[in-house]
Amino acid sequence: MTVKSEQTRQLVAGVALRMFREIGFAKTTMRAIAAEAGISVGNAYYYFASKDDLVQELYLQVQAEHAARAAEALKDATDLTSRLRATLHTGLDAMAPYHRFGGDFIATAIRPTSPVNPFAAGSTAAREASLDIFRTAVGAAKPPAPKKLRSDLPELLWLCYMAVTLFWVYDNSEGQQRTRRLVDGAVPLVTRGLSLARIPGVGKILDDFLSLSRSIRG
Amino acid sequence: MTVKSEQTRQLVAGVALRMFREIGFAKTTMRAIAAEAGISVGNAYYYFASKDDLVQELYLQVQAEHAARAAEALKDATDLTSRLRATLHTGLDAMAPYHRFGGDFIATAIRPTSPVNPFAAGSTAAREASLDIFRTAVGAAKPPAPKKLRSDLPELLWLCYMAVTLFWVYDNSEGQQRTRRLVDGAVPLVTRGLSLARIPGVGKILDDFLSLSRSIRG
DNA sequence: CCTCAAATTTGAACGTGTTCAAGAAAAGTA
DNA sequence: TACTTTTCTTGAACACGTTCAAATTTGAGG
Repeated sequence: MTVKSEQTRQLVAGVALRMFREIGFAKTTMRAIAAEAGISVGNAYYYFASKDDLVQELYLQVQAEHAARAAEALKDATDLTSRLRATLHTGLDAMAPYHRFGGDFIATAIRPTSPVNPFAAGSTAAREASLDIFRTAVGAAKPPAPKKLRSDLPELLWLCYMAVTLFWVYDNSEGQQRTRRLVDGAVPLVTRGLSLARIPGVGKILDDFLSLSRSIRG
Repeated sequence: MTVKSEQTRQLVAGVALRMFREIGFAKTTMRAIAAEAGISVGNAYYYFASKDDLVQELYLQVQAEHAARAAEALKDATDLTSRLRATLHTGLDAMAPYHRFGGDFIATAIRPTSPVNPFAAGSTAAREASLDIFRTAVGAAKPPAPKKLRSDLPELLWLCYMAVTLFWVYDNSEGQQRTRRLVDGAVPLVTRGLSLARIPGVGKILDDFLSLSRSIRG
């Protein structure tokens, strides 16, 4: 029964994500999704345990889109600066269609108890996939990143990516160009500033951030 | 009729905040608040337009508590580092009773459309009061902060305070000691790093953050 | 083809935040 | 005091996310 079942699942996810884009998160009620998909409310819940789970689905699809775009863009970027810039910009590209829904998305995702929280166990798959993009960006860079940082850098950059996302949600400039400018301006500073991590105090702070980020995942 | 009216308002706010502390945000339903206060649901809504507005009330009270504690602690702190540290620690002290409720609080507050959003117009009073604490911390510091930064520094530090709050929400270490350590570690770095703002690139990034933060307030 | 257990689907029901027409109480006016 | 206006209070009602017992459909084994 996997075929029909998977069809229904895809139908619900497809309808929901389209409605998220077109009419926003609040107006996309579970009843509206069910009606649009031609099924009952309870049936939608058979496939997605909560409305948050549909956000999780969105998170997965956006992340897959990001991975595809990043892989393409990283082909002709060798130094860390341009690789990082390409990674962040393609990430913004992938999120773009959902910008109007960003506030609700982040409100859902930031709650520590939410399955959608990018630090939580329920998001392990999506987070690891997202982290892999940064691992690739850092790992294949020439010249290579400083040895001392190499293992933690992808994770730190991923945290920066989360911060950029937060900035992006609040950015109402046309096409979120302000976030683009922030990325363009901040990336060279970050890559040039990597040497700062050698300062003992800075390193300790970074360690704190990393271990907190890890401990949240429980 | 201002007296009785104000009494009722205080009653609702008091009951709500106590219930937030004692049983958490989700279990503190509007019906439960009304029942506990001995009034009708609609009457609670006469004084607070939404449950979020009660969170706003909490924000105001926490901020007042912060102001009081900071004023006391800043009495015997002269250099910027210790003044900043005192300001951040007293902020954490004021929030402490509500830590278990932090996730819900931040999920409410981070939504750009929420009246509780610390960047939004509805929070102007609370935000300005909070900013004033940082203005005092910076303004009376000896030796004084670099001229170039003096006008923007309180706002930047307030943004750091928001970031620390975010960290604190996710911090489940005993008594949130990890956040305390973060503050102790990060503050000297920040004060020592102030000279970095002279680097043109860094200055531009900071400007971007500030103007975004300002533009959100509409 | 028939049987039956598992997978899928239904729709009514619950508790939630919120709204609102209606009424009660207080304050203002004479 | 008697009337009017404003402020305050009520409780039923709405749409929402979510749950669940029951009904239906499906596929495997005979």
